[in-house]
Amino acid sequence: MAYWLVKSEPNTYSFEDLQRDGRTVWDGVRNNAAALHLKTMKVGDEVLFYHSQEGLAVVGVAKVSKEAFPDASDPSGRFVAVELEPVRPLARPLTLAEMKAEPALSDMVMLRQSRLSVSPVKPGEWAAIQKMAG
DNA sequence: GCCAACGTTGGC
DNA sequence: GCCAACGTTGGC
Repeated sequence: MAYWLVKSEPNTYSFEDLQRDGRTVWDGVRNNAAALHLKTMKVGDEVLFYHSQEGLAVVGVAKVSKEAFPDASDPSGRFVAVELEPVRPLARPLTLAEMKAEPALSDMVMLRQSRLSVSPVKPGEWAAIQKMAG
Protein backbone atom coordinates (compact mmCIF):
# COMPACT_ATOMS: atom_id res chain seq x y z
CA MET A 1 0.00 0.00 0.00
CA ALA A 2 1.49 3.28 -1.12
CA TYR A 3 0.58 6.93 -0.86
CA TRP A 4 0.44 9.56 -3.58
CA LEU A 5 -0.54 13.14 -4.26
CA VAL A 6 -2.29 14.43 -7.35
CA LYS A 7 -2.89 18.02 -8.37
CA SER A 8 -5.92 19.42 -10.07
CA GLU A 9 -7.11 22.92 -10.79
CA PRO A 10 -10.47 23.11 -9.01
CA ASN A 11 -11.76 25.24 -11.89
CA THR A 12 -11.25 22.22 -14.10
CA TYR A 13 -11.93 19.33 -11.73
CA SER A 14 -12.29 19.72 -7.96
CA PHE A 15 -12.51 17.24 -5.11
CA GLU A 16 -16.19 18.15 -4.86
CA ASP A 17 -16.55 17.07 -8.49
CA LEU A 18 -14.97 13.74 -7.61
CA GLN A 19 -17.36 13.29 -4.67
CA ARG A 20 -20.29 14.09 -6.93
CA ASP A 21 -19.11 11.71 -9.66
CA GLY A 22 -18.21 8.82 -7.34
CA ARG A 23 -15.20 7.99 -9.48
CA THR A 24 -13.20 9.53 -12.30
CA VAL A 25 -10.64 8.61 -14.92
CA TRP A 26 -7.41 10.44 -14.08
CA ASP A 27 -6.13 11.09 -17.56
CA GLY A 28 -4.38 13.88 -19.42
CA VAL A 29 -1.02 13.41 -17.68
CA ARG A 30 1.66 14.17 -20.28
CA ASN A 31 4.81 14.02 -18.22
CA ASN A 32 7.02 10.97 -18.09
CA ALA A 33 7.84 11.17 -14.40
CA ALA A 34 4.19 11.59 -13.49
CA ALA A 35 3.22 8.76 -15.85
CA LEU A 36 5.73 6.48 -14.16
CA HIS A 37 4.03 7.15 -10.84
CA LEU A 38 0.63 6.40 -12.37
CA LYS A 39 1.97 3.07 -13.60
CA THR A 40 3.19 2.23 -10.11
CA MET A 41 -0.18 2.82 -8.43
CA LYS A 42 -2.06 -0.19 -7.10
CA VAL A 43 -5.75 -0.58 -6.31
CA GLY A 44 -6.33 0.64 -2.77
CA ASP A 45 -3.39 3.07 -2.70
CA GLU A 46 -4.44 6.33 -1.07
CA VAL A 47 -4.09 9.65 -2.82
CA LEU A 48 -4.01 13.19 -1.49
CA PHE A 49 -6.06 15.49 -3.67
CA TYR A 50 -4.48 18.94 -4.02
CA HIS A 51 -6.06 22.03 -5.51
CA SER A 52 -3.55 24.03 -7.58
CA GLN A 53 -3.89 27.61 -8.85
CA GLU A 54 -6.98 28.17 -6.67
CA GLY A 55 -7.07 27.08 -3.06
CA LEU A 56 -3.47 25.86 -2.93
CA ALA A 57 -4.33 23.19 -0.41
CA VAL A 58 -4.78 19.48 0.06
CA VAL A 59 -8.52 19.11 0.43
CA GLY A 60 -9.30 15.42 0.42
CA VAL A 61 -8.29 11.79 0.20
CA ALA A 62 -9.02 9.56 -2.75
CA LYS A 63 -8.03 5.99 -3.55
CA VAL A 64 -6.98 4.12 -6.63
CA SER A 65 -9.88 2.04 -7.92
CA LYS A 66 -8.33 0.95 -11.22
CA GLU A 67 -4.66 0.52 -12.08
CA ALA A 68 -2.95 2.07 -15.09
CA PHE A 69 -4.48 1.58 -18.52
CA PRO A 70 -3.85 3.39 -21.81
CA ASP A 71 -5.00 7.01 -21.75
CA ALA A 72 -7.71 7.18 -24.41
CA SER A 73 -7.09 10.92 -24.79
CA ASP A 74 -3.46 10.36 -25.83
CA PRO A 75 -3.05 9.76 -29.57
CA SER A 76 0.59 8.71 -29.16
CA GLY A 77 -0.39 5.82 -26.89
CA ARG A 78 2.55 6.56 -24.61
CA PHE A 79 0.66 7.75 -21.57
CA VAL A 80 -1.64 6.06 -19.10
CA ALA A 81 -4.57 6.89 -16.86
CA VAL A 82 -5.87 5.44 -13.60
CA GLU A 83 -9.30 5.58 -12.00
CA LEU A 84 -9.82 7.32 -8.66
CA GLU A 85 -12.62 7.24 -6.11
CA PRO A 86 -13.23 9.74 -3.29
CA VAL A 87 -12.59 8.52 0.27
CA ARG A 88 -13.18 11.55 2.46
CA PRO A 89 -12.56 15.27 2.57
CA LEU A 90 -9.93 16.43 5.06
CA ALA A 91 -11.38 17.81 8.29
CA ARG A 92 -9.85 21.06 7.14
CA PRO A 93 -7.85 21.97 4.03
CA LEU A 94 -4.10 21.84 4.55
CA THR A 95 -2.53 24.76 2.75
CA LEU A 96 0.68 24.82 0.78
CA ALA A 97 2.04 27.47 3.16
CA GLU A 98 1.46 25.17 6.14
CA MET A 99 3.09 22.27 4.37
CA LYS A 100 6.13 24.38 3.47
CA ALA A 101 6.43 25.47 7.10
CA GLU A 102 6.36 21.90 8.47
CA PRO A 103 9.86 20.40 8.90
CA ALA A 104 8.49 16.84 8.63
CA LEU A 105 7.41 17.66 5.08
CA SER A 106 10.55 19.42 3.89
CA ASP A 107 11.54 16.52 1.63
CA MET A 108 8.12 16.07 0.06
CA VAL A 109 8.43 15.54 -3.67
CA MET A 110 5.57 17.91 -4.41
CA LEU A 111 7.36 20.71 -2.54
CA ARG A 112 10.67 20.00 -4.21
CA GLN A 113 9.27 19.62 -7.72
CA SER A 114 6.43 22.05 -7.89
CA ARG A 115 5.42 21.25 -11.45
CA LEU A 116 5.01 17.50 -11.00
CA SER A 117 1.30 16.70 -11.08
CA VAL A 118 1.53 13.17 -9.65
CA SER A 119 4.02 12.49 -6.87
CA PRO A 120 4.76 9.88 -4.23
CA VAL A 121 4.12 10.58 -0.52
CA LYS A 122 6.15 8.78 2.15
CA PRO A 123 4.29 7.08 5.02
CA GLY A 124 5.78 9.54 7.52
CA GLU A 125 4.66 12.46 5.39
CA TRP A 126 1.20 10.97 5.07
CA ALA A 127 0.95 10.60 8.85
CA ALA A 128 2.12 14.17 9.42
CA ILE A 129 -0.43 15.50 6.96
CA GLN A 130 -3.29 13.53 8.52
CA LYS A 131 -2.29 14.84 11.93
CA MET A 132 -2.03 18.45 10.74
CA ALA A 133 -5.40 18.22 9.02
CA GLY A 134 -7.01 16.95 12.21
C1' DG B 1 0.49 38.96 -15.24
C1' DC B 2 5.07 37.58 -14.31
C1' DC B 3 8.62 34.47 -13.78
C1' DA B 4 11.16 30.26 -12.18
C1' DA B 5 11.48 25.47 -12.95
C1' DC B 6 11.83 22.13 -16.01
C1' DG B 7 10.48 19.03 -19.79
C1' DT B 8 10.51 18.67 -24.84
C1' DT B 9 11.79 19.67 -29.51
C1' DG B 10 14.72 20.33 -33.26
C1' DG B 11 18.96 22.06 -35.55
C1' DC B 12 23.53 21.04 -35.87
C1' DG C 1 24.29 13.53 -28.53
C1' DC C 2 24.42 18.35 -27.24
C1' DC C 3 22.18 22.45 -26.27
C1' DA C 4 19.40 26.56 -27.41
C1' DA C 5 14.73 27.72 -28.02
C1' DC C 6 10.35 27.09 -26.75
C1' DG C 7 6.13 25.62 -24.18
C1' DT C 8 3.77 24.48 -19.92
C1' DT C 9 2.88 24.40 -15.06
C1' DG C 10 2.07 26.58 -10.95
C1' DG C 11 3.29 29.84 -7.16
C1' DC C 12 3.40 34.51 -6.14
